[in-house]
Amino acid sequence: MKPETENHATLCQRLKECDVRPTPQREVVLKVILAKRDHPTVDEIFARVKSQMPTISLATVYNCLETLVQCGLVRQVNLERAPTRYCPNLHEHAHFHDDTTGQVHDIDLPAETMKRLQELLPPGFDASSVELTFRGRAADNPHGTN
Amino acid sequence: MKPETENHATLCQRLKECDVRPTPQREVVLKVILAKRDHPTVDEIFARVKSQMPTISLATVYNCLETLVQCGLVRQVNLERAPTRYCPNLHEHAHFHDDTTGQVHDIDLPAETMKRLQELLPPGFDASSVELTFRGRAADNPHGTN
DNA sequence: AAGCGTATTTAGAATAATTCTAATTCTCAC
DNA sequence: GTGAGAATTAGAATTATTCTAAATACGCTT
Repeated sequence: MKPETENHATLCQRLKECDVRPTPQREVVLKVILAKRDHPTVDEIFARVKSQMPTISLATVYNCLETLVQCGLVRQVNLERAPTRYCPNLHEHAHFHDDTTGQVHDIDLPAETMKRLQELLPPGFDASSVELTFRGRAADNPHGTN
Repeated sequence: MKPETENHATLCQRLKECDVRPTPQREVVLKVILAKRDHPTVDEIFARVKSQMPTISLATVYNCLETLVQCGLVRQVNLERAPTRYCPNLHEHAHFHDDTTGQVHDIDLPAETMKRLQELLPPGFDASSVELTFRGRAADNPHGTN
């Protein structure tokens, strides 16, 4: 139960298992992400990494992160790098991003569902909004929306 | 059932109900968002608005959108304007953004829940990933995470 | 161990989305 | 109509991210 102190061998192992070269840079980036589970931004990661490897460049941190995300060792929390979109549908609903077309479809959900999701929160959490987003492929014109 | 053709009076009405001045700019921005429910980006909104009001500025579109979102007439789809964050938790889980501290907490969810959400999708939709994000306030240190 | 081809890293420039600023214009209540 | 506050404008500034081209490191072959 101490993922914070992964050592060189373990980190290398993990990277190799994903068929990526275990470069020192990738290792350090992975290490700092595993060390503190606080969902750091790239800037924060860059700062932490630099304290261990002062010569690393920001571009490399971006590169490493991309690699780590691709091979599934790390997850991106704000998937959406694309510009903000707006939506006049005020009912509770989810969104479906079609990876193929880039379109965003509304998915109407049973009013209950959203409420039930809220109830899943542990005590101490009080949510004022819920966002549910799917990503994937949609049939050409799934439900006549256009 | 024709929200596409909201007229001047209706739009004004809607704005006034929210205690915002019904300026022509706000009216046009609202109109174009209601006209075509395709989750446009700011750029797209700007283009559509300009065709009706060529002198409007991009900054105004941003201002109007902020107002409309604040008063609940329009929703933002990619809430996250903040930088992308990274997370080493590979289990199915949701995220909770604490509005007060800006921190992001992992919320472990019953493995079933995520699966059940997928089943809510209408036929023709095939999701490869689901993202569930709560926003609100959390007790100081909800479950000892730090 | 030297050489080679490829992958990776690097610094800095470029881009894209958004926010800020300060001046001007508009609106509404009086 | 006037005046105070709100909204709009153009353009600069900021922020996050991606691109580019050159340098470097790596692992494989010999």
